[in-house]
Amino acid sequence: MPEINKTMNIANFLTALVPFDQDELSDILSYFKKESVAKNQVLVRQGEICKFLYFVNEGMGRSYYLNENGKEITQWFFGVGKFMTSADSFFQQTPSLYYLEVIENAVVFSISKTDLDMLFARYHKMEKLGRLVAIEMLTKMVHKLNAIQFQTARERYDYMLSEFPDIVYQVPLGHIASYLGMTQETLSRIRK
Amino acid sequence: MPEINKTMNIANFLTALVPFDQDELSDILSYFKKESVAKNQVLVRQGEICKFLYFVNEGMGRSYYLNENGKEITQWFFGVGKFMTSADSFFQQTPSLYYLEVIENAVVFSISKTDLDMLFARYHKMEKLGRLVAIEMLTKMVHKLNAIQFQTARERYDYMLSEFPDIVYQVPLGHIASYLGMTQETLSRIRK
DNA sequence: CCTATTTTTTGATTTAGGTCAAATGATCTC
DNA sequence: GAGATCATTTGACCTAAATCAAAAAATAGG
Repeated sequence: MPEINKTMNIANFLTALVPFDQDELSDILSYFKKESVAKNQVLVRQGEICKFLYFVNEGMGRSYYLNENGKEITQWFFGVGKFMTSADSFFQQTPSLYYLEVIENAVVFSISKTDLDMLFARYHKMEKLGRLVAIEMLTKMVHKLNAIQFQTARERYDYMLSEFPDIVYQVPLGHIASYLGMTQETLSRIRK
Repeated sequence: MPEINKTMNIANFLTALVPFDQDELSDILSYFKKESVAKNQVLVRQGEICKFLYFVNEGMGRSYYLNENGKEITQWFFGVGKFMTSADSFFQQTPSLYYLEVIENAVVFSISKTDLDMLFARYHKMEKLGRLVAIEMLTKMVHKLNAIQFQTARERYDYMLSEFPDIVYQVPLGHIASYLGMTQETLSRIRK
């Protein structure tokens, strides 16, 4: 089993992307609230407007929606050291297409849309951070899209292993299968 | 046939997103170079590093790649009033996964990575614009991913009509089919 | 216009992966 | 530690869309 980073410090994460000085950093961090979230807790429901952005310090989250047959379809996984939110709901303040839930006991740092917008306005560097994070998410999304659109079920599983090497040890098969756009049965057969 | 916006003014586009004042705007615009690009001209080749971001003032572009059988797979369309580039190549300065080409005679405004980064650093508002544009692209990408991953061929075509209502009148069937992850034959049958 | 080329449509056949159903294996609780 | 619940695997069958092939329609160039 591979080595897994169990926690990620938000201050280190932020300064690695943009060189905040100490005053800025402590001001920014003062708007993030540390929270413990129990496994299976739902942070945002489909149809609600997502009010918070979460930084995953420890644990794992996922977004999913219910399809026409009521089946849960995983849309994304959020591991340690990532920002987690229902992106278009949060940024555009529109009803969320997804549920957001924590799938392992987790520690997150949350910040409201209002506070984040205020920080974007207050600090040019924070705005830059927002841009860099958005572009990173965009890049990941493009990679997933390529995998889903043009690859066979087996190749898609390989993509998953490269993009999220740890995840296969941590989350139920069904969640991974729906993330990859295939059935649980197909994924089970592939893994053999 | 629906009414199509034939041109989009870049100054209007920018100020609609962020309220630049006149001085800022004219400084920013001075780094964009207006160019006419003939139909079928390739702006970026697969494997090259994409050095420019283009704003489509008039015409239409697309990105595509060659799959293992040498078939062109359309990855995205860029209509009037959109920024066009090979996103991860441009932003991360890595080899492009895609070709970028113009599929109708076009007028674009181009800006180099260097100049754009300089403008991001010079103007907080420009950084904000970058963030907003990245998030818009991300949102669109999420919508496409949902369509591709979970919908039937017919539903994907409907998604296309809603996202790019004009495109079907302007581009060859094969480009649209590969964008939607289906064969030309399937798309042809669907359209009937 | 009239050929040449490209694009779209139609038809026959194949196949990857889905669906449905049931068996096996893990975990969780009292 | 015996049921009960949940997760995974296996098997039989089916279907949406791919592939292969060729005809028809549209477009372009001399």
